Amino acid sequence: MFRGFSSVSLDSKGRLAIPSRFRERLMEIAGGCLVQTLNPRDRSLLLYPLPEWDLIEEKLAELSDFDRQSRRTKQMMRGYATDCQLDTHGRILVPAELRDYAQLDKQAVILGQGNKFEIWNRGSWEEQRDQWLNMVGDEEGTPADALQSLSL
Amino acid sequence: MFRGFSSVSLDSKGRLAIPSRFRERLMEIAGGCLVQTLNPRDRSLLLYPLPEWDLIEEKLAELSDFDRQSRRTKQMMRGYATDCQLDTHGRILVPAELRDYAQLDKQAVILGQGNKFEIWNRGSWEEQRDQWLNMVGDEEGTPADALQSLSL
DNA sequence: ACAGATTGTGGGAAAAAGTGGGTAATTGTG
DNA sequence: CACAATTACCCACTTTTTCCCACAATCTGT
Repeated sequence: MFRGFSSVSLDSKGRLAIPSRFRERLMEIAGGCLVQTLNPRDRSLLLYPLPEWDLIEEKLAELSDFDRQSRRTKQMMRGYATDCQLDTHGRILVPAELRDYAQLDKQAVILGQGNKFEIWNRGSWEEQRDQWLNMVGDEEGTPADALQSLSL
Repeated sequence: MFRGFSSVSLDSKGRLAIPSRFRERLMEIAGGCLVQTLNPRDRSLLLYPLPEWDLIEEKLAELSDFDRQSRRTKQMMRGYATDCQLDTHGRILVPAELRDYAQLDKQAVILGQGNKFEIWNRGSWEEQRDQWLNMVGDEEGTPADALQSLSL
């Protein structure tokens, strides 16, 4: 599973270097073939190794077309899903459409998240993190049941 | 189980020497492979032997993606989880991001905490400790039920 | 107290990774 | 079919990381 944080930069052509510690793994399980799409929950991107994306696509296919939110999610994730390949230096090209959506500029961040990666604008990510810290730090708040019992 | 307190120092490259009494144990159970991440409750870091982290990751994976707080917690803990290895002198490298989070400078403290370690800035730790001592001494405080029944 | 062993600390150098840009190939469009 | 725009490939340079070695401090047993 993928985990961990990396600062990355997009160059003027929209290329983004995948941290080297993930590359070997990606070549193994996906031959360097990846799928990126937008993250419907946040203004960020999701990056899947191809086999993982296939699983996601199956799940999406099962979503009801009659529930409005499900339909939109399906539409967005599939609609923006873009194949890409690691180039010889372990970089991928992020299409302009997706860069816009996630407001990516030079400074970006890539996060390992289990079976996938998230790609954020650096500033947005830090904002998100600080919000979370405040939420967790706030002793008054009532953590969800699942969290209550989570022993780290 | 790990226990006990040690003063440690970070050098200019962000390396931190794990106290030698833990090393043999860490090599045994994890081959020197560790995972560090941020501690959501305090401005400190958590350091797990890899097998212990895997258990945590399983628990995290089960958290709902539909509860906001759970989702963020998962995102943050996984997102910042960083693999590291003991070097030939029993040191680990603490990434800049995590150093910043825990405000680590030269003087740090490492605490054995059962299945894991906590790493603190020395000053923050002393502050925390004093606060806690005051709180416990204050008989007016209402301890949680679990604490009530805890026989030391 | 002393000598040897272990642990802690720092830093230099080689290797790897990240970054940027020029040029050729491909694709899409008029 | 020709042109423009986008994408892929290649090369060169910079920065970061990793590996290794050397020395200082501390501990241990005699």
